[in-house]
Amino acid sequence: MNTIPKTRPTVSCSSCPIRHRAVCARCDAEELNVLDSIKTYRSYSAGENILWRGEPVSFLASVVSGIATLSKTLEDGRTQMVGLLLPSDFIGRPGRDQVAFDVTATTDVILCCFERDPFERLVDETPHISQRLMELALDELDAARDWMLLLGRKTAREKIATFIELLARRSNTDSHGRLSTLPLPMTRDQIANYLGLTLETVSRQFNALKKEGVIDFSDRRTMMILDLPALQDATGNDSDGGMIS
Amino acid sequence: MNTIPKTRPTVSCSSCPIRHRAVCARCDAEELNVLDSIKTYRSYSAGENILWRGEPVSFLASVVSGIATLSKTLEDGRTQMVGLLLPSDFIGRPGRDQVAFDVTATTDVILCCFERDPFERLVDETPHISQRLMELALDELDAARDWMLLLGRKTAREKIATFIELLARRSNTDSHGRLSTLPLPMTRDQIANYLGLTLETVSRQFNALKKEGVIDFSDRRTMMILDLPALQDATGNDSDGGMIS
DNA sequence: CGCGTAACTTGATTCAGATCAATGTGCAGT
DNA sequence: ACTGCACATTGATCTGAATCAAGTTACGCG
Repeated sequence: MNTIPKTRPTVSCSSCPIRHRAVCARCDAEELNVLDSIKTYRSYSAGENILWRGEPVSFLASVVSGIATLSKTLEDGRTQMVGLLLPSDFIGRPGRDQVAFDVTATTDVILCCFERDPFERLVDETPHISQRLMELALDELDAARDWMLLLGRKTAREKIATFIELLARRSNTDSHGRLSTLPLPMTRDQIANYLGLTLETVSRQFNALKKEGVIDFSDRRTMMILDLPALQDATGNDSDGGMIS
Repeated sequence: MNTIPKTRPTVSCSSCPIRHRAVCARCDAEELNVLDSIKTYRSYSAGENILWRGEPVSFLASVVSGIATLSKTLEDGRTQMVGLLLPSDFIGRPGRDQVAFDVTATTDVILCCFERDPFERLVDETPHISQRLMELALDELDAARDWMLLLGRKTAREKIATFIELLARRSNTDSHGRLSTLPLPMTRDQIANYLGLTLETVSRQFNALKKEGVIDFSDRRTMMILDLPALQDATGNDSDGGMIS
């Protein structure tokens, strides 16, 4: 559990899978050289903790692969996830050396870590990097606000449907032949913590949607969407993202 | 309701009440001159809508005085507030001319509005302004995440206690002699939308705390905190923000 | 000054989801 | 192949907050 994360050989920025979406999206060759010189890869295995709330951290990082979660916990153990980190998402912020939540690897995760001091210097000197950082932060803020609507006002069924639809949109991003297979990256318990539910309710709602023929499971961690319109209907979201007729 | 907001004479930046906290916090005299030349004050009265979701907006703005809310609504009318704007908070973001939520004046509000194009030019040329914008965005993100924990996991009582404590911290910021009076800036219904509750539950929880002697009302919109420790206890938050013993 | 309406309180009842409690399933390790 | 454990399902019951339904308060306005 509390093993020291493995450092592993880095891949050159120029052939990095998240090259075009991460904080470095608009860097030129020279800037990539600087990044190459201050970065380290670290890998964490599923379930491992990446950062503890309040602990000082000496690096900032991009997620290269895998999924991590941000979560907050009340004294008595109730926990709520407050963010999901997917490849290209960023951890940490300039000028603050602590995080206000726990960061945990949900699947195996590889991070591209930058030492704080040289990275902050680079940010200060490079407007488009700080712009990109700003865009990433504002996207997270939008996501957080959508999540607040879900947590505060949606029913269990709507929460589950929204979650499945979100996964579908984010995984096989491209060329989806509708019925494609969708791996669930988390346990029922983690999904419950994400949605502000209990694991039993998550299980029941999954099975209700299955009985209705909206989704099906080939395995407890792998589902198929059989009826996408019905699923979207169940999310409680606007029928179609604001088309003007 | 849908009156055109009144334009009103601006105050010079150098004597502005939010001068030291808003986006312009670190501007020098010359930069303030630029801002003075592109800004307009607009005022909105309590209850009035400032921006509609999806509507294109030609300005960005700082709240000078008053309180505004950001809210999202499901088709069937369930609504959830996703942010509270207090003096010095910022509305809008560079590079995006729509907002993803409704913005409403809760009390009378005065905004300091900047035309989009010249403002964005100024941001591009002035690193410390974009830094400040980033800080403001990240503070909002922190607040949004605290709110997610509240919405997803706290009980009605904890929500109400947290809300009162938040108000207390943000109003008489300075020199509070504990028993000071605390004006509620919103109706029960608006508080309910903020906390993911119904207005009846808000009313009941207020009265429960009153019966217990934790708070008292001199008027339905003005309360006193009689027992701050008990109130903090009821929030469900860490006893004391992470003191290391 | 009373009238009307919006804001609020209070009570009775319902219900979605939590909680408590078995039971089932499937993979990791020996 | 068997054991153990973490994960998941399913059922019974409970409960906190929503909903439904009257009242009450109080402020703006003719």
